Parts: sequence; C-alpha cells; structure tokens
Amino acid sequence: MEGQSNNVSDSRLMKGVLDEQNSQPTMGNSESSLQQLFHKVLTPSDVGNKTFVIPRRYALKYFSHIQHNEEVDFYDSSTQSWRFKLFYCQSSKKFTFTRGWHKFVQAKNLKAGDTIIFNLCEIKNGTHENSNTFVIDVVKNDEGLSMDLALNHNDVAVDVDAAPNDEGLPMDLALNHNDVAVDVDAAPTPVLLFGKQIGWTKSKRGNEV
Amino acid sequence: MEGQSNNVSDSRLMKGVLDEQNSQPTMGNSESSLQQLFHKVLTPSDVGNKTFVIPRRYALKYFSHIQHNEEVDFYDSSTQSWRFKLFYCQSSKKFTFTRGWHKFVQAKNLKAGDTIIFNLCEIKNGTHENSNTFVIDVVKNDEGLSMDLALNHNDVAVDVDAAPNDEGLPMDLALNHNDVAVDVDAAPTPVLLFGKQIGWTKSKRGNEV
DNA sequence: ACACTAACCTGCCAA
DNA sequence: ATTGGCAGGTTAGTG
Repeated sequence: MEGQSNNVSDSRLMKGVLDEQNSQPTMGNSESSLQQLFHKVLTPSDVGNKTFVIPRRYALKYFSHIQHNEEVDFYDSSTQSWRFKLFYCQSSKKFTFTRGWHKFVQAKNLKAGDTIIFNLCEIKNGTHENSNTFVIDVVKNDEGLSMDLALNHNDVAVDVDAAPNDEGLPMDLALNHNDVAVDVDAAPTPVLLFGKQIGWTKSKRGNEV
Repeated sequence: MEGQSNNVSDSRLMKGVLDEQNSQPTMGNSESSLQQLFHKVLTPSDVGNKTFVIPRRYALKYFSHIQHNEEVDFYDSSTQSWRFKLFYCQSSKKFTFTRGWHKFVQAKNLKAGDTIIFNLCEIKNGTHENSNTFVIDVVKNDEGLSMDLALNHNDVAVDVDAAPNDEGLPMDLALNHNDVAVDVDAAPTPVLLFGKQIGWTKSKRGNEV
C-alpha cells in the first residue's frame, strides 16, 4: 500500500506515456495537454453499490458527446485501461457509471471518502486528428486529510485551459459559459443528450445582450 | 370468484384444519389466530423466472428468524404443503424464494397480476409450545379487478393484531414500529439477518425519548 | 437444462 | 433541483 504512487500528480506520468505511445517526442505542453476536468469524493453508495453517480453538471459538460449506454475507456496512472458504461437514468435524471465501475472499485480498493479525479489528455498530432483520452487519478483518504484541502493547494493539472476551478462556481455559470454544454438561446429549446430529451433550456431573465 | 374457492377467506378454512390437526377442539380465536402478514401482486418475473421476490420490508419483518437457505413450509387452503427455499442475495440485498417456487407457480397456474397472500396461523397449545404455520392464499386475477381494491374492502384476515395495513405506511414507519424487524436503538448497531450483516440501524434524529 | 447467484437497469423518495 | 440511497424487476453469468 505504501509503494503505490496513487497521488494527485500521477496523471502527469500518464500524459508522458500517452505522448510516447503517440510516437511524438515529449517536448512540453505544446504537444499535449492534461486538463483536470473535475473530481468527486466517493460516497458510500459509489463504492457500496455497483454504480457511480456522476455529478450532473460535469456529465453535461464533459460527457454529453457520448452516446447513451456507450462504454468509455479511461486510463489510470499506470496506463491500465478501464471501461465504464455511461448510463443515463431518465426517471431520476441521473448520470452514472454502471458496468465496469465495480471492478474498478475493487481493484483500487476504493472506500468512501477517497477521491477520483477526471482528467482529459489532449494529444495534438499535427497532421493527424487530435486524440483525447480520459485519465483517472485516485487519491486515497488513508491519511484522513480532507481531499478538498489537498486539491486546493496541489500543483497537479498542467494546462488547465478554460476554467481551472469550475467546482467552485455556481452551476448555472459553469453550464453557460462554453464548451459542450447547453447553449442557451432566447427561446427554450429541448436539451438532447444521448439522443433523448432530458430537459429544456431556460431563457434566463436579464441575460439577453 | 363464483365456483372456485380461491378467494381471500380460504385461509380461514386452513385455520380450522390446523386446529383439528393439532387435536384441539376448535373453539374460536382463543385457541388459534390467523393473521394476514402481507400480500403481493405477482410480477411477470415472479411467474416467468424461478424466483419470487419477497418485498424487503416484509422479509425483514416476518422471515428474519429463518436461516439463510432454509427451506420453509407453507400451506395452501387445501392443506397441501409447499416448501420454498428462502434465499438472500447479498449483492442486491434482495430476498427471494428459489427452490420450490416454480412448482407452486405451475401447480396453481399463477399468472402475472395474480395475488398471493401470506398469513400466519398461530396455534396456542396451552401446555405445548405454540406452533406457527404460514398459510398462503391465492387470488386469481381472472376477473380483471384490481387486487388492491379487492383487498381493501374484504373481510379476510381475522385477528390482524398489530398493523393491518402496513402497505400504506412509509417504509421507515413500517420497519420501526414493532415485531421481528429492526429494533432501532440510540446507537447504530449492525442488522444481522441469516447470521450475516445486512446493514445498520440508523439513529434517527429526534427519535430519542 | 436447471438452480443458484450476481449484476444491471429503472424507479422512487427524501434530505 | 440535485443526488444519495435503496427497492425491486429483469437479465446475465456460473456451476
């Protein structure tokens, strides 16, 4: 348990590995970037049941391009790949990892209170298409320190481009400002995810330019 | 409902038979009592698979004294006995009847929508130990009437002592108020069933006397 | 094939 | 409104 290097900066190792796998010399951040997307402190349900609940705002922001029930590959810091099925529960409007998640919990011996960090490693191939890879970091809670504290003063995520600290923002802001997420127009339009309507865009008062 | 005697009050016949089998003169409810425990409308899975899912709250309340994998005898209204294996699935925390259940389904020609009613017949032997017997009633759904409606205005269960209508209660209330089920103390204690821990009692705020 | 077990998917509810 | 937690219907895996 001691020898393992499950600390926050492991994802940088992964980035280097991905750089090499991509047959590109690792020359710095111009070739690839590792962006911390979000993290979550695991709940008892996350480790006790077979499902991991993805905070809704991050699912909308980072996973909305993924098809319903698609199985997605993630890589840990040792380049091992894990495949999770992304499942959207219509009735509870909840995003979860189902198949594959429990195996990950057992393999990593995850407990409630541990934290997992989702990163996106973007590899810029130049002539080729850019390839993006999800990388998971695990932070054990063995020391009993608050993970939120640990995350606030670390130096983990290089190249956090857009919003380095979305976690602290109110959800409406986090959803509106960019990216894959809901683009709010004047009139409400259906919000589609995985090809299914999951809601409506809301015309926010006082938001028109 | 006319010719066939598969109606709700059949269990009273069973009670009389049990009284006689016990070599005690049937003198009224002072000698034995028939208590309706719970009922369930059969699902397609209950009749199509080989397993019957026991609603968790009733399993905890009425079957918690039964050992894991123990085979339990039930009697129908014609005094025929049926033996079901009681199985607790740890991973899904679910109680089921397995072995013996399918035979019962076939013999009674049960279909989804039919209802089975579990009763407890307590026989007071005086000098001897009291013997309790599970009695099952079957209510066919041939008439297409809603079983819940039928149950709400019948005169079936004599001697429903504790809570005649637990089905309508929120689960926490149903679990907490009495009987075999989880006895909630001030401090959380492990809930054991079949000798295995299946959870914890929760100290409910504002519940201390 | 069958019996048993585990897992997956969906829904509900309350904090 | 979100989501943690869990109940339960159904299906899949395993011996």
